[in-house]
Amino acid sequence: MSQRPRHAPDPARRRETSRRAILTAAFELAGEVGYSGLSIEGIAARAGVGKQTIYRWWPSKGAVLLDALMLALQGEAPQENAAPQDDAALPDTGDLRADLKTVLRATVAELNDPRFDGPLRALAVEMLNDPLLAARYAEHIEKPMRRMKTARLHSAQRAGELPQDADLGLAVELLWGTLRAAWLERHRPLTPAYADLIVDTVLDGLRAGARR
Amino acid sequence: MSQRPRHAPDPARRRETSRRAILTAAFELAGEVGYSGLSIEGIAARAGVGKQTIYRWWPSKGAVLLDALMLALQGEAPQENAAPQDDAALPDTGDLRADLKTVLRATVAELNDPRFDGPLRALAVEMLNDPLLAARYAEHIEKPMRRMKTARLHSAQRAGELPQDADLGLAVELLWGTLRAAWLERHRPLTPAYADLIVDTVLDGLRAGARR
Amino acid sequence: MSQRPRHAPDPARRRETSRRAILTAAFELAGEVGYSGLSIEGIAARAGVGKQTIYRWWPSKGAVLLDALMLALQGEAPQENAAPQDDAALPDTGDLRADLKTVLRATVAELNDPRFDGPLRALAVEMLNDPLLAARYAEHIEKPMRRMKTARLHSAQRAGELPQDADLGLAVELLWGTLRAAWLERHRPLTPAYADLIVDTVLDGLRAGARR
Amino acid sequence: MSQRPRHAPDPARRRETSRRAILTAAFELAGEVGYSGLSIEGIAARAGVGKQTIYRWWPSKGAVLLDALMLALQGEAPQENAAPQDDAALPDTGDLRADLKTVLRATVAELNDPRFDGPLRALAVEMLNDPLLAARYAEHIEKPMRRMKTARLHSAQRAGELPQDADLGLAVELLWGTLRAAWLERHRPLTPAYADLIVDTVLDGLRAGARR
DNA sequence: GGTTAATCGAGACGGTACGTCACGTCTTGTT
DNA sequence: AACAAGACGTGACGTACCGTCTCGATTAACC
Repeated sequence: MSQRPRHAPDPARRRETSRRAILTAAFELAGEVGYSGLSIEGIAARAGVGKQTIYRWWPSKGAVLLDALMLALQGEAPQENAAPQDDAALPDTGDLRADLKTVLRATVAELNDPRFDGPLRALAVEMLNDPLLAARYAEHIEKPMRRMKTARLHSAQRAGELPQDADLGLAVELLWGTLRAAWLERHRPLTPAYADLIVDTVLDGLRAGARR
Repeated sequence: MSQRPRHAPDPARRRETSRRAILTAAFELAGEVGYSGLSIEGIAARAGVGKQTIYRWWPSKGAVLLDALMLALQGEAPQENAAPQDDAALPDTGDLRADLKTVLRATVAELNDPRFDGPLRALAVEMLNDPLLAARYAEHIEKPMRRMKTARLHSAQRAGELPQDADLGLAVELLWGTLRAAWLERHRPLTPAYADLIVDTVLDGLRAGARR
Repeated sequence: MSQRPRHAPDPARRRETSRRAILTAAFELAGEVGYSGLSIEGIAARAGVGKQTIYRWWPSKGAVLLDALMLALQGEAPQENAAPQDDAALPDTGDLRADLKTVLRATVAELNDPRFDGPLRALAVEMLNDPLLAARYAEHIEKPMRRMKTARLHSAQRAGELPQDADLGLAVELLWGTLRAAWLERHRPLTPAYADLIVDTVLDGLRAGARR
Repeated sequence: MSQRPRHAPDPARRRETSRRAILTAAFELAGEVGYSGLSIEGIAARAGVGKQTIYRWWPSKGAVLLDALMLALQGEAPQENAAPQDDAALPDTGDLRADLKTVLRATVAELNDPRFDGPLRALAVEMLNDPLLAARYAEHIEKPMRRMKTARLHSAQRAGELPQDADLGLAVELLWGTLRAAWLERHRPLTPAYADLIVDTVLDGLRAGARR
């Protein structure tokens, strides 16, 4: 069931310093040279590490990048057995509209952070080519985040702020997905006002006479 | 005397058969081997063409792909001086909701077409790495399409189906962008029902008590 | 207090089973994969031994091979303090020509033995690249053999079968060296007749009218 | 019959400057770093050439080395259709003994030339591992040389200086082979006196009473 | 209709990165 | 302390494509 690849390396013998050096180098290089300029060879050189040490522990360039981002974002790479921040939750003041604006504005700020732009784009591109990487990302980042988001919407549903039959998954896609697409495809500058606009429009809809 | 600069090929002498062979090969290969397996050498070999013939007429692999897709979709690559289907328009029966569902269902059908999935994905990836290509795409495909979409929404606005102050650009992003993201990132199977759901949710919003 | 320098292993604690396994593996692998395919990693893996155990006791791949051959040939690897077969001698029937043919035919048989061909070639190649190994080989194999050969020739000299001023060293090179070169460079099939021919030609010379 | 490997490159398009640069670099590096330090990568770097350009035209490192030596020795690499110096011949003054000494002394001088020692050794080692290379060497160098040598001995045979039934091939091996072995395995310093000694001993034999 | 110049196919070239292999050193338990 | 195991930094391997650059051999426009 939990079948390992041939000659699986022993994680207990793994050298932590090399792991950190690799992830740091990958993160920095992704920011400096972008996705298309990122290479395993470059990461190994910058990290002062043999290429084999990368190939030993990661199945692909994208997997390195994912761990690098998780290290940079959360201060730690995903642990197989450790649930990542189960206690984290979105703010819940009782006012869904205000809370969503707060959160989407924070997302805007994060996506505008020049340190994360390069690595995040590189990871996004990698995931389009690599379903396994996308699955890993979904497992470790997408799913927990989506759970938090859905939880907040569900709370609003219970409070009567959202209809009982609302499709909360689609709501997440409309709110955050639209923001993410605007960032990824650069067709809009990301501003707090844009975040607010998304929230208002998604909550109120486009129907004539809708009041905000 | 009026000597052409060294690297300005003469379009009049261009060999049409080679052009078609290249675009066809690019389209087919993108479908067969995906983005990461697509190479200029592969296209040239499959097309029975010298590499230089590609480099002479296209600035990048992505540009070839774009033309290949336009040839496949519209039966013709973009002409610099020809306005692309100015007369095309979205259906306008007076019922915005129904018209949008019709159009989004058609989009679902197109994105589900296995012939287009590979090339479209490949182009999407290329555009993330190549702003010039993205600009070219925007110019020749995105903008005309967006104009059509916005025109339909504007018509609805005039008919009182949408509020005067609605942000039609955002509306387009919510409607089609969400669908495109679901396709590109594969987090939902694309079905007509999903298209309908998007239309309803975006038109009506998420507020409690929203009428559908 | 009387602390041993860090890298001076204690021969008393050496594990004999590992030593044998290493030498056996080296000998077999040299026969199977040839010189260019022979690797320390391969030897260690086949012997079920850590690489360090090889590096601890032998200075180079060639040194392992040398010991492996001595184990296979003489049943024992060279001991630093043990004189190697001092009592061994070439046959001395009083007929130099006959005795030399006997010995060279035996050499032919040994070189034709498929079990030894691979390892011997591998060792020969190693020695060309590694003067220290060549010296070690000379010390433990070449010199004792040469002493035996020279002794037999010297005996013939005393018996009047060879002139007093004959260069016995050169004689050894002409007799055995020519045979060895024919084997190593494969420019002749090694047959007993060839051995006889060498003996006759070297003893009699090429001059016209030479008696055989 | 004359089947080429898949996708055989077109010799007409070959760049002569690159060929020379590669052969020169290989020759120099073989002298500087020896066989074990010689690498395709090193040759390519020193020659300012892509590795593929080497792999395109030569099947192995040894083949490069062979051509490099032929360029250095004869001023030209082997041409498929050109017979290499058919007119060349060993001196023939009518005195075999003197002529052989002249030639072997010249060989001594060549083998002692520090420029050739490294490359020649490297080639010798390569040939032991690579029968195809050895065959190529035999074809282009060994055979022509051997023909010249045999011709001189045959001439002596006709002149009555050698017996009619002498094995001229073995004679060549005894004369030059012994010299070459002494050089390759370094068991003797190569001096003109040693050359003379070989000639005298091989011509006269070791028999008691042989007069010179 | 013959001339001529640009495009064409083909592919060699100097490079960069790939993913693998073995090197010799080192580190971590086990015997 | 030697051992089996194997991770590590290093560097060469042989391959795939990159984008540039020659080569004749077609073309196709212009004389």
